[in-house]
Amino acid sequence: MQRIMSGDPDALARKLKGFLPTPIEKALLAEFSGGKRRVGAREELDNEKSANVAYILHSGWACVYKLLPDGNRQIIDFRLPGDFIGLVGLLLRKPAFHLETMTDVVISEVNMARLMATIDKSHMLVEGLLWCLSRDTAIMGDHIVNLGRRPALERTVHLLLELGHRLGQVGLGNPNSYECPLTQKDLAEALGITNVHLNRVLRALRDDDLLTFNGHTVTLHNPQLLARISGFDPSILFSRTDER
Amino acid sequence: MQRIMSGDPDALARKLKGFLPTPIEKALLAEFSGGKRRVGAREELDNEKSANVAYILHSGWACVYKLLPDGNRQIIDFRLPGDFIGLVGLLLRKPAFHLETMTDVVISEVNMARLMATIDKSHMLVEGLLWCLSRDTAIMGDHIVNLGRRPALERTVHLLLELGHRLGQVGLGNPNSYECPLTQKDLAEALGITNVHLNRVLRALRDDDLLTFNGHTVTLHNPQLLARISGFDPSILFSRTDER
DNA sequence: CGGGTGCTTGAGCTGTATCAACGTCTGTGG
DNA sequence: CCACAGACGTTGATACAGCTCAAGCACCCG
Repeated sequence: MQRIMSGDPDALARKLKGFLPTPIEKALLAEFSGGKRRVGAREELDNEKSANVAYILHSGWACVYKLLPDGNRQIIDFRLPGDFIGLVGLLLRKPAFHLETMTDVVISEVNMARLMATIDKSHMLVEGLLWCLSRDTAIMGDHIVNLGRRPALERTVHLLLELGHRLGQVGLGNPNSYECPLTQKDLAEALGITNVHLNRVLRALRDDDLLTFNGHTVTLHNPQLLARISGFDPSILFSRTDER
Repeated sequence: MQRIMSGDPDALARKLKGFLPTPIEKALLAEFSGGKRRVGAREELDNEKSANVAYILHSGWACVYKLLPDGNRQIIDFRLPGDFIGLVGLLLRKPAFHLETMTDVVISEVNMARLMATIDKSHMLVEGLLWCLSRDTAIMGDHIVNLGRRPALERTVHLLLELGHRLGQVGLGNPNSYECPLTQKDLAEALGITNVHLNRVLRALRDDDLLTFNGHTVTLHNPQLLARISGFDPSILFSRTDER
């Protein structure tokens, strides 16, 4: 499976299809997504520049994180194909979070002028952009609930279900199995637990035949039960026009 | 101190002043904020409607939360005068979070048509709205770091510093002391700990002469030390045009 | 073949939860 | 004006989830 970094040829358009009623919007978005380039795995997306530029992630995985004085890091969100990266920093005009690729990726750049020029041309694209921002915020709300109120096992399951649904939405993987380039350390940094403890959690899940995470592939053996255990609700991930 | 619920007569305009270069924008925003009404303390902001309407909070406190199957709740963010409430639900067109007032409040309603009509008239207001959304997202990022990586004491301090700065920004309270209508239970629900444990944390802070929280007033006795302890950085709260 | 990176397991410790009781304040009705 | 109820805050005792430190294992790549 060397296709981890491949993605929908136009994942963002797919995600926003409800906001692209006419060929005009489609063309605007296509132009907006132009200028693609590759970046290698495990590279910082330039932090100095990030106050002036954001990215559209076309393929591959990235993450948004913060560093603590003691060197620990908290991953705030993983970014998947079709997601914006660093929009918050661009709109605040100061770097808000650190950004790093997890795999080789294909991205294109967005600056403020280009963003405003594009959304200026279409009401629907303004709404699409606002929808993207809001969805990211809703996802972060879920992460807050996850960290604040769920024990490690439920927390782990919840995040892995979320990632599966988000990937499915852009045509990568299916609900029960998907490619996942994360190490246990990465996952633990997102879950607010240690990699040692995550390892034990994963073993428990494997022993109970609920879920396996082998380093490249996540397989859900009993999605309904897992959803119930973790209280996962995919509805906020989808726009009202998505088929489900 | 009966003035907990009072606020800057126009907290939102104050927050967005960098985005209001001409009287035209000021007038648009003023019109946009019209139709104020009161709502009592500890009331749910109608959840059914929240897919179609958001609010501007003019005075008082509110909170955004999620409920878990076991009845526990996680408070995701407190909303202070000048903040939007429920924007995410409006833009996603489905209720994303529960909303509740903590005190008597004054709010005005915003619907999608009104929002789009207003931002249609001014580039700067689009940017202001995007800035508000991004700032809320940045705050939630801080909460994720707080919950994921900081022990209870640092976590508590961090949140109380954040609230102080946000209140100061709209003219309520000063950096070292502010009115706070929260119960220990409320705070604990935001911090992802139990009220019993929060109580012990608060006593430790009081015993060490760092901070007091008496149920109505938060007093920071050593703000610099507290900021260092908790790793608090206020910079993302402010727009580039704010005086600091 | 060797070294690195990530995974796995164990032993002991600690921060936070749970459960339970008691104290304190405030508003209300007799 | 007092008595009471209810909400909120405080404290103690005990349990356990998750952490730390440490060692060993397995795979991959040069």
